[in-house]
Amino acid sequence: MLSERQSMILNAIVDDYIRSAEPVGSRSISKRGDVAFSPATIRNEMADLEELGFLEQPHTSAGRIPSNRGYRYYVDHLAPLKPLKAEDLKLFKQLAAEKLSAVEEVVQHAGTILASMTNYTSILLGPEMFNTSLRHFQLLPLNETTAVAIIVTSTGEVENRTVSIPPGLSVSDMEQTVTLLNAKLAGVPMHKLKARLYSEIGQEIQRHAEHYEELMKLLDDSFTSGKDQKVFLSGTTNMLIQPEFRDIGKLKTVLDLLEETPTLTRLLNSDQKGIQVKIGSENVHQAFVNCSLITATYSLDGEAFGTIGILGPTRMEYAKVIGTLDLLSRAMSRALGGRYGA
Amino acid sequence: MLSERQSMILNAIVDDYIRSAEPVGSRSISKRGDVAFSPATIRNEMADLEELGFLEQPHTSAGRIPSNRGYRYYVDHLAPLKPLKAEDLKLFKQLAAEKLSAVEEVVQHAGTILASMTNYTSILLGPEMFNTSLRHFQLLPLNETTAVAIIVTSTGEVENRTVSIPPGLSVSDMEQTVTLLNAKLAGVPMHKLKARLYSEIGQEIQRHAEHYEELMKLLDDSFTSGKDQKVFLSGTTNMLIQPEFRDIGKLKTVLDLLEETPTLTRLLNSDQKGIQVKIGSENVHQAFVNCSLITATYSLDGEAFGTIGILGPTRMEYAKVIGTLDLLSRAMSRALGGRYGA
DNA sequence: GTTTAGCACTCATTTGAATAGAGTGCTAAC
DNA sequence: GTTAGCACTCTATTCAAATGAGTGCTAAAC
Repeated sequence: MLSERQSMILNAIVDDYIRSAEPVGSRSISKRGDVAFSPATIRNEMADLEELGFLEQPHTSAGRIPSNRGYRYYVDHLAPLKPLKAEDLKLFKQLAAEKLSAVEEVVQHAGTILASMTNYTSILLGPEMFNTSLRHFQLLPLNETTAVAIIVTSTGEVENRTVSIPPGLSVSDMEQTVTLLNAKLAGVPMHKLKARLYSEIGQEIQRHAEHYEELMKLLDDSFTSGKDQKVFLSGTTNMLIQPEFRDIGKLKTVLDLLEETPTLTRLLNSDQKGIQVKIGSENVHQAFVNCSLITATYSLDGEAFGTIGILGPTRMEYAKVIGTLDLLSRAMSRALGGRYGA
Repeated sequence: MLSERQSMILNAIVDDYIRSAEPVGSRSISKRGDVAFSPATIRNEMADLEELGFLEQPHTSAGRIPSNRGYRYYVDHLAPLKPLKAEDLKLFKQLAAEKLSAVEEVVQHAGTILASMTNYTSILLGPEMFNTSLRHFQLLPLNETTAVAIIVTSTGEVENRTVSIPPGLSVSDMEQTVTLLNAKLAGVPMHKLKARLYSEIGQEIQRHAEHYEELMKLLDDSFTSGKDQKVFLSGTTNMLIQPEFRDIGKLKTVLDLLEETPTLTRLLNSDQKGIQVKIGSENVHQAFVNCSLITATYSLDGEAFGTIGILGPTRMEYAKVIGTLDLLSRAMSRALGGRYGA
């Protein structure tokens, strides 16, 4: 689609612009050395590239900046995968070695590393429990009217919620029911719990216990996952130092969105595994028009999946970020996967 | 200490400056109506107030702005406690009525309300478990080497951490131990758990079980509270709209600090109950010299205590914020205290 | 003695014009 | 096909002048 020379020039412009955040002129490219043509020639090519939609010109007498399309071409065809620095690799190894017991700590830590290595904002989603299964269920009465329902998953995650006990329900009924549930539901995938509850357990309970309806209501409540996927942010203030967000208005739009965890969850979740790059207006959300979002997925014992992402200005160090995310997502899967001997 | 008239003038200046963020001149005060003197008279008093350290002058030909000391006097002697707007009161009632089951949800929600009502940044600390007691303890093996330790407190909070099982420890030993612990430790305050473990339970375990040391290590791990007090932030972007943080550098210092949860916990925690106001340099942390931090405490069933706070520029609507925090902290104590009938 | 009008003075901010400089597009020559 | 040269465009910088808000002081009025 683009000639060899056009590619080279586009590459040079994107590279320069990512470094400097200033429109790139024909002269400075000519001087770089890797494109050995005179400014005039380069100017001609630049005019063509602009016509094709890969470049933009802020005003007549300024250099060119890449358009979204230009970045896209750069990412798809040009961006050289930079090998990471040795010190960065060491951080990854540490992460894998640390054997942090709690999953949340691993994710949190990974987010911090990511933000400090890239100088952008990292957004991480805790593991999606969809694929995990039930390990243990328990109801612990606190007083006459309330109890804590505790659910432990096959990956060792613990979820709890407070439920109210229907008046008149006997303790023994409750205990019996819990025993029954553990016998019947252990190993059942989390997303099938409710269905099983109604299809199999229902009748059984009805035979043994009084207060059938109230009890079912209680159990239904218990199995209603209250928590959304947890969101971890790090390096949000890195946005401040980006010249494109000198404008407080734009900055606020983005930072405001970062406070909306449900929206973030939605934006980061995708069924696709692996690395994904969303450039500028490719992002569905209006607030991200000046941003690029790069995401990768990690897995937890091969069952639960989570997402790690980097948000930065469209003028982002794609090569570096993509490389980092790729390695880190693998490192995380390794750190989280090896937790249970097998 | 200050004459009637000086107080009036100081009050007027602080009021005006809080509204406008611009140095206040003698003329504009004279025109306000509540201080019926000519600009010249007011100028004389202002010069005195400056000499006393209550006012500052950015430069010779500008009006005056309050110094930290000026704000302090305003807060201690002048700030009129504004009654809240009816619509705000309604929000509080809603919070109390909602009966959100999880404590975290209540705290989170309160933070959101606080930030949106005040247009500042809210910082909330989840309940400090210091005063709660153990309700239930459980060890749930995940495989041969790891187990989940689950601790439920008297207020219904659930904590869990992953621990490793010492090789060779029999399942029955473990079960026996857990039963013993529940019998002996139920109702013991959380902060005394470890002491009791060593003083009372130790020998008992030594009699019954093998692997004494490993087992004690496991239990010690289980009782080591991993989580810090949880921090909830809301409205951090409200900092952006404050003119004093037009300077990105200052802004970044503050926002960076807001990402450091351990520091925040330290800054907000104090043994004192009730409302506290820290103005400008009264804050220990360097990053907060241009800020004021107002905090209040809430309680959870009278046992656990947490903190809610508002961070804003020193030029802050003290009256409104103090009033709001006072009411909200009560509303939270009510919402969280009434959870268990009795 | 207290208050106030009047006035000279200070200093940050605004305004506008001139200038500099970076970069382009086009034409003609190589 | 490539490049040197040049006129042209447009932003950013600089600098001086004007503006205006506000003060401090003095002397008069109350």
